[in-house]
Amino acid sequence: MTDETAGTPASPPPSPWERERPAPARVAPAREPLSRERVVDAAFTVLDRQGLDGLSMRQVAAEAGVAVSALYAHVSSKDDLLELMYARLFAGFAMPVPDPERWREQVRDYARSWRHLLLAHRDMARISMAHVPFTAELLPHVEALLAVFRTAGLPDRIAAEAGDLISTYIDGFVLEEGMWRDRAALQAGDKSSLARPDWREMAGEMQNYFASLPEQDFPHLRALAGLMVTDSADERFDIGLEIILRGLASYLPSPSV
Amino acid sequence: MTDETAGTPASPPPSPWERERPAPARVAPAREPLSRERVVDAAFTVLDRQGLDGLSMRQVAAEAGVAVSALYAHVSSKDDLLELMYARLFAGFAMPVPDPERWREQVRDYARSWRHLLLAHRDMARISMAHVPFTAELLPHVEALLAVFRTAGLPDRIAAEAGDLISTYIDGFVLEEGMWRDRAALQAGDKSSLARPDWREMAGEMQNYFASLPEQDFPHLRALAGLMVTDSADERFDIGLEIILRGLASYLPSPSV
DNA sequence: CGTTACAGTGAACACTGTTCGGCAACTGAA
DNA sequence: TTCAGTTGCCGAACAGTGTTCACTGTAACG
Repeated sequence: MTDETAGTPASPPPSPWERERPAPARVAPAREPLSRERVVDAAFTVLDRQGLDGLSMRQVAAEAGVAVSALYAHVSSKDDLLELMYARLFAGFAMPVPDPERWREQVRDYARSWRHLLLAHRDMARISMAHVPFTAELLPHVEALLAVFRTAGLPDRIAAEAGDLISTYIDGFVLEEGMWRDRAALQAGDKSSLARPDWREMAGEMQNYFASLPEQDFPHLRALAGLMVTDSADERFDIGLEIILRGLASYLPSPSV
Repeated sequence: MTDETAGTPASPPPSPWERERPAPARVAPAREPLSRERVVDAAFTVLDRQGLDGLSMRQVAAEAGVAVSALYAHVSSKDDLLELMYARLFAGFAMPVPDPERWREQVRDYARSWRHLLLAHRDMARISMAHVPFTAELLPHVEALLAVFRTAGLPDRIAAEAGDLISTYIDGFVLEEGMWRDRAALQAGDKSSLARPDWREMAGEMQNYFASLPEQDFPHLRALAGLMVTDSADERFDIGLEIILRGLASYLPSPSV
């Protein structure tokens, strides 16, 4: 993400289905009262330590040094908490000002930044996947992406799908990344007390497995074993992204492969 | 999916991380003993009735007319059960014999069939998303897709990513579809006792919401409101798919837009 | 001092996945 | 026919989940 950014626009009115949250405390704080922010902070700490499956309200409460029921004064449910975590990811994620000449790089930058944001917290892609990005805080981002596509000259129908397509790709890719990592960690934890997930080892094991398949039934899988499972996820991510970008570019009036 | 199909090839040796399941009963059944098949059947019934969140081992047991603990004789965990459900979806899903002339239609057919399979059971996309498709039963499918891409003439690196890219797209798209449907159902259930999820109504509501956004901050979102939320998911699915296909085609030696 | 307001508590409820000791019915052998 | 032995299933239990609610203590105000 470069610095050619527009600040987040004024927030729109809430979506029709927006969840109503308990109103924030009205009086001056006694000491350091529990706030929505602090609950979300604690939730992120627990998430990074124990993963999404270990993220229970009890753990969050313990992390915040508070009773479970206290959480429900600032958050209406666990679902709501997850939504707040999802929304926070977007905070400070500035969107590009559309530049028709550089739309591909802008989309690439956007996608890469978003991926790294997802990678910054364990299991974050799973949380992201579970949310339609049409809540009020996120609409500016959808708008900005649309702006990039439309000013680039894409037909409306294509532009309307492009955002969804790319978001889905990013979320899905990072989700899968996380699953591989989890499996590697699990396997490493099994066979040795060294819990360090040895990624390369797992990749090698997978390649060996592919190479061991019967040549007759799986010629292509065998041939591409080295490419299917690689330790360079960055590269794979860029390739998939490039495929999508090329597809989008094919809809531009002037053919600029 | 047309009839130009190859039967499922011989099943490969199990992946390194394959879960070991309890061996099936060895003696002749007394009456109509509980089988792995019947457990999965019951699970699908519960899934369609109550959704993934309502799919508990207790419910499955009740549906099968059996105690909870009996399930664990045929399935090693709930995760294992979900994996079996996922694998069953692929059963009877025949793969195309690669035809370089028709690779686009073949991929299109494949994608559409897979989407409809996912739509056939509630929340199935969520289950699908949670699994890497590299378990032994599914490798033939990966191989078949790879075959289509490679015989079409795509470079290896591109072919290796293409399968993942398309799977991710399908799963993600259907997942989102399901989320909208759930929301529509929830909203309809809220405002009227008629639990029938009125899809068009929700789409209209969304469009109104987009149209109500301030013109200054959300010009593009307003302009494309009609295209972003449409009741014809089929059309949207095909558009996204076409974008990907065009991107892939751009890597072919002979430019055949 | 008394009153009110309220953030935070702890116990409870109805669930969840999973395990384990035991029971009943069937098998094959004596 | 009787006696193991095995197998399929059951009930109860354990530790955990999200959520609610009557309750406390403390702080500020009149």
